[in-house]
Amino acid sequence: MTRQSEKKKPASTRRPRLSLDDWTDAGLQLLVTEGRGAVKIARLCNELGVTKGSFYWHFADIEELMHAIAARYCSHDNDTLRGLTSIEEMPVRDRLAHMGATLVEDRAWATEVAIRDWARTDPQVAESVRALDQRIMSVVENAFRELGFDDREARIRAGTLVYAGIGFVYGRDNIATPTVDEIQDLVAILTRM
Amino acid sequence: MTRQSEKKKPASTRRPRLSLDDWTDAGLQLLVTEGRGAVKIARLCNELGVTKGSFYWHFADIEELMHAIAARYCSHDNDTLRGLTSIEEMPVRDRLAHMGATLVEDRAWATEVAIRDWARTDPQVAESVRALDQRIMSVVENAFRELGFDDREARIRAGTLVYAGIGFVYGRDNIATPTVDEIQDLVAILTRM
DNA sequence: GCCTCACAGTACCATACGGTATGGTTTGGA
DNA sequence: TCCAAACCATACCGTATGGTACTGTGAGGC
Repeated sequence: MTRQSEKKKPASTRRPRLSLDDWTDAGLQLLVTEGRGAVKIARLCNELGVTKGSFYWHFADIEELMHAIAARYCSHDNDTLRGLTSIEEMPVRDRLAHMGATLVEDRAWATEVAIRDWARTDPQVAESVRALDQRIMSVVENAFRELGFDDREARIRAGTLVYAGIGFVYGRDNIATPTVDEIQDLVAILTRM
Repeated sequence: MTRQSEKKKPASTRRPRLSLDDWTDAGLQLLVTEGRGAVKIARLCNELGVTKGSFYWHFADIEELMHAIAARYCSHDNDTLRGLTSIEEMPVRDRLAHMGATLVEDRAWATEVAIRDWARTDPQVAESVRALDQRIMSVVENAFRELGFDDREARIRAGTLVYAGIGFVYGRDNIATPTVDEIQDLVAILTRM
């Protein structure tokens, strides 16, 4: 979240002049709060206080905006992705618990949900999401293998956790959110041989 | 699925005359295959081989169609709901395995996904989905309690399964689908005290 | 045989949206 | 100081979409 960072004139007149990132941010936010169907050029112009002349200066068309949004999701500004590589460097026994804690504590999962349902109608986005899921799966699966489980056992246990993670992102508004304690107990259950 | 049921003239001329259900079915199908954004009146008319005159005879506006679709999802034509009550009558030890098997074997989850992302932008639909999730959760939780787990343990284990179920519905295209065998092993792991 | 009503067709309107063309303004640098 | 590029406003177009009004049409009851 590097919103409106380096500005040449920090506090001058009323025209901040938009950058490509400003548009991408605004688009992503709309996508998150109101779904893919709400991402309209006119709407964004309103929100940003400019007109279409500005939009078409930065983007060739709407597709390009959507690509920019998708690109940001895939880039390593993406917290999920960044957290993942840092987790791989932790000792095995801490990894799962840490992932679970991150999952429950972070409240920014609305973005994840928005991107994922956008993926339903956009093959490219779908591919990105799939890559992420597989990445997560392999991290968790490796953890179980390092803990001494054979391939099949690792797959079962890892699949459970990963699917539960995905399910949590979607369903946390519908059923109770587990506490960090409860998650640790769950990890204990699944790592017991 | 009671598609084009009782008809006065089973096989006569080329004008079947549409019923309200025909429209609802077609709308639901579009919603499932191409998302909420694809449910347009003109599109439906094309698919059904009629014109808007027909649509506006059956529905006051587009909202009414969407309500009809939502209503159908909530009704007990809904397979998920129907299966749930029948599961509660099974012996405890079979319930979880049976639910898991249903989850993996049934390939009609596209409907579920479509409705769920529609729910993101429609409060009424969201409420229906939440009710369903809570219903499922309580069934699973009860099973664990009947198996002798205390409240906390039951909640942890049930939450895992339910969240994993939801996650599977969304993510089964991204990571490997578990086999029925593997699910039974998982249930064994989680029901072991 | 005629009337009615359920159902559908045709024509039309207003709006919203993506997109283009063009001209105006601001900013940094030679 | 002046230019050129970056940035934005205004006006306009074509199409898609929801919606309305009015006109058929065919089957069943009287």
